[in-house]
Amino acid sequence: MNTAYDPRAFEPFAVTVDLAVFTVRAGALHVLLIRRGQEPYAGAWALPGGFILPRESAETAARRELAEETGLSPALVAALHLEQLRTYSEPGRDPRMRVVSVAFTALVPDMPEPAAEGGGDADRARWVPVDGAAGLAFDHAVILSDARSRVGSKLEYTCLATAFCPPEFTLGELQAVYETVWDTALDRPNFRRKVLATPGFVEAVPGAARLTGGRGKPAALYRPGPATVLHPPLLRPTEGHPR
Amino acid sequence: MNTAYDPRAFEPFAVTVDLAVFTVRAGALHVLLIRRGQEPYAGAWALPGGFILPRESAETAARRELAEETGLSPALVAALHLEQLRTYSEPGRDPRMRVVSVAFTALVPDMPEPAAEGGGDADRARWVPVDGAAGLAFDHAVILSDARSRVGSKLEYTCLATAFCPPEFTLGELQAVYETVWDTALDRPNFRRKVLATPGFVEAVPGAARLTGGRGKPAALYRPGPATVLHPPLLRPTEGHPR
DNA sequence: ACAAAAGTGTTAGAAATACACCCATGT
DNA sequence: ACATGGGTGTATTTCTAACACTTTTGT
Repeated sequence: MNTAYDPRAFEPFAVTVDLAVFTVRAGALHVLLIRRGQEPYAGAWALPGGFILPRESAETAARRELAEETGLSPALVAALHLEQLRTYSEPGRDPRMRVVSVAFTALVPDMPEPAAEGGGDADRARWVPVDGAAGLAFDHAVILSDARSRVGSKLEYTCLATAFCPPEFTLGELQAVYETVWDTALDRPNFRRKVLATPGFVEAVPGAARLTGGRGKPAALYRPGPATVLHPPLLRPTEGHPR
Repeated sequence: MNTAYDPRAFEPFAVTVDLAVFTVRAGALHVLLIRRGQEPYAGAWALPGGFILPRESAETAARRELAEETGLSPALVAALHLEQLRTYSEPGRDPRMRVVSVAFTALVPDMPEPAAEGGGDADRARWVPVDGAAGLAFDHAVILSDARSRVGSKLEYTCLATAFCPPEFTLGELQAVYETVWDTALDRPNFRRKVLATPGFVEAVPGAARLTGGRGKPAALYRPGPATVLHPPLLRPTEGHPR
């Protein structure tokens, strides 16, 4: 950034955002995909995204695109957990021109409707199980794969799992998030102790309880606490890591 | 990325890379800075970086800029640990025009000469202790601070510390890396056990030993091993994290 | 002999793990 | 009654933390 330059001397770069929006539904990790309406990759599934406008930051653009393409309420979009993943800049990743894309990961609780109607391109948006997502446009399969593994490791050492849960949730639901994302079973008593022993991870909602699945004992409700990091971390059981 | 567009309909974005290159020298974490020769921020210190060329990826650009601005040998630059940090895209971060910058973090062993001569802008490059780096150009203070904390946490759960060491190093040198970056003292026997107990973190160089600082018993030499993640992690002592 | 740095051993406490068991609710 | 899921207790093993001690070099 210290060399003399004339903006016009450089071929223009288009700068976009792409979003990997995850949710946990029905025991499987789902990602929000949009069916492309035009070439290239017309008819293929792609991550939602779009151009960064001249006066907005990448994060602002990401939230705007997400609201436009899903019809989610602005309040909800403003509140959800959004985090930069990384930037994809390989020449040729878009056949039309040079496109540099800042990718984001977002985590949302399970919505009543997959992609609400509303304006914009919402009608082409769908929740798709990540394991069933194949043949994505551009390099979106790579982005999705990077995002997925990042989410997996973030659950280990941050309190992010609550972002997948509704405002008030049971410890069973929280554990289901971990088990779904990691695809492992966890010991319930130990999970519970670990979570409760981490100050600020969750806060009990006094007195409240909820029937879960109609069956069984009603479960106590919790809210996300103020903590953001999990210390010590909650390591997934021997997942490939040789001990 | 699914809306119809004409490349020319969008104000051009300049896309650059910025590098936070760290090394450990004389018990302090240092960062490579360049003194700017022109406005804006003429005379101020800045992170090395520059424009991404039309046919290169951000990572390729980062390595090229690093070689150009420091005069480091291409082989060394090709081998060093380089990793995307994040992308900075706030409008107004460069007063001249819209500049989106992909920031990288690089770790290098302590060089004999700070910034070797060679061609390019190397004469304006200097190693500066990170704690003494103030008044950086643009938003580089933010980038540097983000990079610094990322390096700190990466030492906890990856084998990255060896990237600060020469090809063969003693466990004392490795421990000094941790102590310098974290700014804490570590118990030597426990550190040593932890490192040796992690398979693939370091490999003993058979028979080799080196006098360290002229005094004391010669230390055994080690090479970086094949492992990349540290499992279980090597947590820094209660660094702000309430237990 | 002494200082300095590497390297080994030991022990008390904390944490993770693997269970067995009890509680409240719907069918 | 019993299946289902929430919640508690406890013993075992493993890891961490702290520190005492030995070894090998230079001065």
